[in-house]
Amino acid sequence: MPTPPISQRLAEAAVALFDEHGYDETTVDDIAARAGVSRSTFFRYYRSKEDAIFPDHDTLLDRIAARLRASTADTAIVAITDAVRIVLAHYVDDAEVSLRRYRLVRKVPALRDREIASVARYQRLFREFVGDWLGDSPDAGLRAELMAASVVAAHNQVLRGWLRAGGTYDPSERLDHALGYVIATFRHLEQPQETDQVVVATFSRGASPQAVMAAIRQHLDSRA
Amino acid sequence: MPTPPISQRLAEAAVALFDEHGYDETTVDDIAARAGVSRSTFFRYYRSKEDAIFPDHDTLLDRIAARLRASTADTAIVAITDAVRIVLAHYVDDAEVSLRRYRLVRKVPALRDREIASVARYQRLFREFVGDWLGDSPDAGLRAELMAASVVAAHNQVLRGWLRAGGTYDPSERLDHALGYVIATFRHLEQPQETDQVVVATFSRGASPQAVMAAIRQHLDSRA
DNA sequence: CATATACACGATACTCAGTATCGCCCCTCC
DNA sequence: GGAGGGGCGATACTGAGTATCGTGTATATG
Repeated sequence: MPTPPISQRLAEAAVALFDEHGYDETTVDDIAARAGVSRSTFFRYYRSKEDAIFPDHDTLLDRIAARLRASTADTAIVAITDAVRIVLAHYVDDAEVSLRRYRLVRKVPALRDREIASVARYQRLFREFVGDWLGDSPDAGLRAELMAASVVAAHNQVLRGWLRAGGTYDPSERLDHALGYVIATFRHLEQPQETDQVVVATFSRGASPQAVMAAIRQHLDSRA
Repeated sequence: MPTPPISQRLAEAAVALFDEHGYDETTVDDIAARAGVSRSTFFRYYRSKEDAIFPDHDTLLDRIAARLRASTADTAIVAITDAVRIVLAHYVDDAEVSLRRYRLVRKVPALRDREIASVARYQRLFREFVGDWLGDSPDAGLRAELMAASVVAAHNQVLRGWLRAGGTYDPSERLDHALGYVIATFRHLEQPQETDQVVVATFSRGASPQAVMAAIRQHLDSRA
């Protein structure tokens, strides 16, 4: 008989019990019992009770870091966009889990704080990457901080909207729109890109931000 | 004999013990004993062990909210600037306490998360205010999120720099500079475009004006 | 086949944060 | 002087998280 791995059984038991009886009312003993293991085993798989709900931030952070590290300053915008897309896709791919967790996190302050702390880790990652990218240009530290905060805020705004709507649509376009907004916001303050190419692009007044950004991105990609 | 109030004695005892023996190694009993009160009394004044280090976020949040609420949409930028100044001044005025707390928070993950969660409350406050201010204009939610995140990020960047430097200078100018950066960034985006077209062009840094003009003329010709 | 070894799990005991409750003492007001 | 209320101490309890030991099981090695 194919028994799922213990870590998964524990996570499912935790979510189920939190849903049924609430977070504070559920003890680690309850979770372990429901998963058919001992309390000791729970703490072997999860460092804390909260961890049973957030099992994947570490791996996701690793993936983001890898994507950013694989990029150079030239392709920074593409790398950031990709990285944020990876994060959002991670939520969307597991919509059911994301929604259940969202409902839970909204209710329990301890989990809310934990979620916020996790978000800060992403922001820090982006900040360090953008900081390296900007080098020692004037205000590099400030700009890195602002860009990282904006990118993360844009992602969170799109994600929260999607979660509040019950995960009923594909948020990709909204994410691209939001990221385009962020990039456009900072672009006018940045130095011109170093390039061997000359690109002149004109758009009609009614051109959507997506269209503009797509053209820019295509240009940046083509340089690699 | 003028004995300081119990809450203050507790806070001082907590900071002193955290400094001397570390956060995890200090129990609430130790803090209470050093302050000359019982453990019960400690929890009467502070909801948790962490609270003894962050005694003032609630009152500060109230002051910020009051300042923002006293403003209309017309004076929103001034209100936000003032509010952020109030927060920074609160740290600067108690430089010694701020610095000790900063050193402590950097070392203890639990305190770090708590600090981050507190920052999120400020960001939420700004977001709600900016959201009301923007009304139901297009992308109001996204823009409110981005502006709030940027304002808070700017403040934190300035504050962290000041703390890392040991609180040895007046960070007011740096804050104004950072806020000016944020405001300029968003003002640029808020202004409606007056031209019929949006032009996006990148050139190599050393491109001569002739080369630029030639490229543009070539593009324009090719459209005809 | 027998024994050694490594590992995963259970069991137990402990510390300490946080909660609840009771009783006492002192202060104030009637 | 008596009654009530609030601040404080004392006690007991729950539950998270840690440390440690024993035990069974599987794999390797003789």
